[in-house]
Amino acid sequence: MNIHIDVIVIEDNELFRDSLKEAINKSSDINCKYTFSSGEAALDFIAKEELVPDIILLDIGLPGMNGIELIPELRKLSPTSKIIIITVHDDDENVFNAICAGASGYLLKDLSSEKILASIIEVMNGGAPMNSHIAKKVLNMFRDQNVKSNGYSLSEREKEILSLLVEGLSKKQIAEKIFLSHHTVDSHLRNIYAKLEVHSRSSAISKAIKEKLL
Amino acid sequence: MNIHIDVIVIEDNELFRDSLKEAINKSSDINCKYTFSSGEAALDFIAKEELVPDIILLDIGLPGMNGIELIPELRKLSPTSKIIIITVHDDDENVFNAICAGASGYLLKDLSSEKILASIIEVMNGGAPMNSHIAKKVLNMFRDQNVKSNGYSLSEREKEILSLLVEGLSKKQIAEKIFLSHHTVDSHLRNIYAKLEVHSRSSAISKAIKEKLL
DNA sequence: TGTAAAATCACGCATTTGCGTGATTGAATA
DNA sequence: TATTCAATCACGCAAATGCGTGATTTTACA
Repeated sequence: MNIHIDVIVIEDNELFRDSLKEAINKSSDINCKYTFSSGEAALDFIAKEELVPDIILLDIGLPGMNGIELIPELRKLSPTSKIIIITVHDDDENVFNAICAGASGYLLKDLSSEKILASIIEVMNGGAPMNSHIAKKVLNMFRDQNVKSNGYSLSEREKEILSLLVEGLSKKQIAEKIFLSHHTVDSHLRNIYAKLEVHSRSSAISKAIKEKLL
Repeated sequence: MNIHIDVIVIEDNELFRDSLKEAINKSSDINCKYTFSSGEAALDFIAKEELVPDIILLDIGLPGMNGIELIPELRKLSPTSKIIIITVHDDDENVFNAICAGASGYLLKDLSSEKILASIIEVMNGGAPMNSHIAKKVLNMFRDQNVKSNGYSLSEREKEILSLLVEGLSKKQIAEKIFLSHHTVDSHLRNIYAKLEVHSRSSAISKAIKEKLL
C-alpha cells in the first residue's frame, strides 16, 4: 500500500524548521513540502492555495499571532487537518488552551526526529501523542476538575433538596415534589445554607455546581 | 548511582502476571518481589507487611473488587505509591474513573515489556505515560468539559450582570456595584432570562455555570 | 440617514425568600 | 440510658424577586 501523509511546519526558528522538514522528508510515507515562519504567512498560503495538509506541526512562540491563537484559524480553513504542537512551553495555561482549541498532540522540542515521525503516524491513526510530563499535567488538570467535594457533610435529604434547588424549583415546588410541607423545605434550606456558609439561594447553587457537591 | 524501584503487580491472569514479573526483574534497577491475583489479597498483604511499593501495576478486570475501586484503597494504605493501569479496558468510563481516582499512567496490555519498563521510569520521573489512543480520549473529554457555549448571544453588559448573579449578589447589590438603577438591573435580568429561556434566577445561574456561558 | 438593538430608567403587585424563633419525633451513638 | 442529630412542621415579617407595561437615550450598521 501507498500511504502518503502531507505535513506542513509553522515554526519561526529557521534551523529547527529546516531540520524538521528534512527529517520528515527522509521518510517515504510522510512528506513536507511547505514550511512557514509565521502564522499569518501560513494562513495566507493555505487560504490562497486551498491547501489541506494532513498534519500541521505548530510552534507556540511565534512572531505576531501565537500558535494557540492560530489553532482556531487553521481549523476554520482546514478542519480535517490534525494539529500537533511542538514547543518549549509546557506551562498549564498553554497546554490547557492548546487542548481546548483542539490540538491532537503536544510534544516538546527535545524530541528526536524518529519520535516526531512516530507521533505523526500515531495522530494519523487516531491517537494523541503527548510528552509524558504534559500528559501528567493534563491528568492533574482533568482530575482537579472532577473531584467531588464532600467536606460539607450534607445529609442525603439535604443533597436531594439542593439538587432540586439547582434544577430551579421554588420552595413550594420542591415541597410538592417530595411531599413535604414548605416549612420543612425552608428548614432544610437554612441548614444547607449554614453548612455551605452562604446566605442566598444563588450562592448555594453556585457553590453546589462549582464544587460538585451532588 | 544505585536506583532501586520496587514494583508490585495486581493481575488475575497468571500468565500475564508472571510474564510482567519476569520482565521487570530482568532490569537491574527495577524489582518486583510481590504479585497478587486479587485486590483483596494485595490490600491484606500491604496492610499487614506495611509494604510501600514505588509503583503498582494494576489491572482493571479483577475478580471481586475491580481495579478502579481498588485505587482509593491502595492510596489510603500507601499514598506515595504511583499506580499504573495496565488493562484491555479502554472505554471512556474506565479511563475517566481511573484518572479521577488518581492513576499516574494508563497502558494497554498489548505493550512490549521494554515499553512497560520505560513507562515505569517515566512515572518515577514525574511523567504520566499513556497509550496514545487513551490520551486522545482524555484530550477529548477534557476539551468537551471546557467548551464555552456562546449560543445565547448575550451582550457584554448581560454577561457582566450574569456573572454577578453567579457570585450571589442581589439586584440592589449589582446596581450599586456597577452604578446603575436597580430598575435597569431588573431590566437586564429579564432580557437574560428570556435569552436563556428560564424563568428564575436559580435556573439562570445553573445554566450559566453548567454551560460555561461566562 | 434611518432603523434596530442595546442600555438605561420607572411603577405596581403578587409571590418568593431569608431569617428569627420556636416544637416534635425517631434513629443513631456513646 | 442519655444525648445528639436529622427530619419534620409552624408563624410572621422585611426584603427580594418576577413580571406586566411602559419610556428615553446611545450605539451600531445597512
